Amino acid sequence: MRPRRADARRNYDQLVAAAATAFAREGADASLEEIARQAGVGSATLHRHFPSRQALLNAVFHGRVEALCQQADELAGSADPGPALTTWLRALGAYVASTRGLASSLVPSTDNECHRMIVRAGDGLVIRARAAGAVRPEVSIDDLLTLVTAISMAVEHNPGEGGTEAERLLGLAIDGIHPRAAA
Amino acid sequence: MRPRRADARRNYDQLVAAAATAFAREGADASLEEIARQAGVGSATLHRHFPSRQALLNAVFHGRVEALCQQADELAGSADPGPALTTWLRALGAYVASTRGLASSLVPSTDNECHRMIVRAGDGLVIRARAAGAVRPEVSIDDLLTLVTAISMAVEHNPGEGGTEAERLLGLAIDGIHPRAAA
DNA sequence: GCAGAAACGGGGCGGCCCCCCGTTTATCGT
DNA sequence: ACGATAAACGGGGGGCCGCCCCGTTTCTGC
Repeated sequence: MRPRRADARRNYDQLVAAAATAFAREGADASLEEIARQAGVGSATLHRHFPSRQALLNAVFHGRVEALCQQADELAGSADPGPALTTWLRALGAYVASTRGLASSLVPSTDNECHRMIVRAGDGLVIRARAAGAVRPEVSIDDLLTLVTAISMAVEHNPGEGGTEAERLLGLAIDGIHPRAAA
Repeated sequence: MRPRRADARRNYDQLVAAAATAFAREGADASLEEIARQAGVGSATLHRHFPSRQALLNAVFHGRVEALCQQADELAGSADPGPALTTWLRALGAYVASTRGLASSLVPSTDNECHRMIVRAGDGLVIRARAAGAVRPEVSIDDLLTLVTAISMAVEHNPGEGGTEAERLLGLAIDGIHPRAAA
């Protein structure tokens, strides 16, 4: 994935770094030209290394997604599949909501490696939770991931501090809006 | 709101009509220039009548939002505030998910009349449901509206038929992901 | 050190949003 | 009926963007 020539590798890394700060500051639809400018390369170089915005998002967030997957794998060994799933979901939601642009990197798409990774990791938790009777049979990892990303994106470009709001909304979606809290 | 001069009224109406089909086909981020072109007017005319994209969205969806508000008012007279709220929420979700671009017209914003209308109508249902103990005290109409629009937007630009998917996801958010279905 | 491959980036193209301002058109009072 | 005036129109330009062509520069393996 990373280029072989030294100068190309350097540009690649500078682009990813510039993109990381740009996405953090302006969201996933930051200007690609500005990212190239900040990285000190021509825009053509950016497009050569990253044919699509999605590819750049993947490169930026690959590491963080890997960490989330690892957390899922650890929780998969838990004795209580139900709480394991909800714990992971809340952690995922909190992290995604607090990391601008990450949500856009988790929506399904043809060349979206991050999405595939998360699905693969989370599916294990969902299957175990389902087998334990802790979630409804028709609930899939895609459903849950869609909920998490949808909530994050909705809160993302809203006023100021949306992190706590995202957590509350995800809590509603997990336990339902009715009072019989199963917390 | 609608202009006084006859030619201006005609252009206004043609713009709204063209915008309706454009939003339906391409979503809320359809090209404004293309809408003006389809309406047979210059782009300046579009921007004079509708200073922002939001203003155009409002004009297009005002009628449908009004209908949803009326439905809420009718349900507010129901004897069972809990089911009244969930019934309205599902109807809202189904309608928003099946009407491309509508979701974008319901996100909070400074000049968003549609959002205010829906909030006002839905708040009555939420207050009554809360008083009846049918929803948790901390749940607000803003929370619910955010969930509905977030789910709709997430499903909206996904592959093909997302309507049923949106209904299922909203069902999850209302009743929770756990099996103790309160239908 | 050199040849060839690999990478670079200036600059052009088309599209978009937004707005200025000279021109056209509807309206209203007479 | 018609002319004056205000209202509305829209071509076209500016700025920004994503994308890509292709002549030039730079690295690397022998």
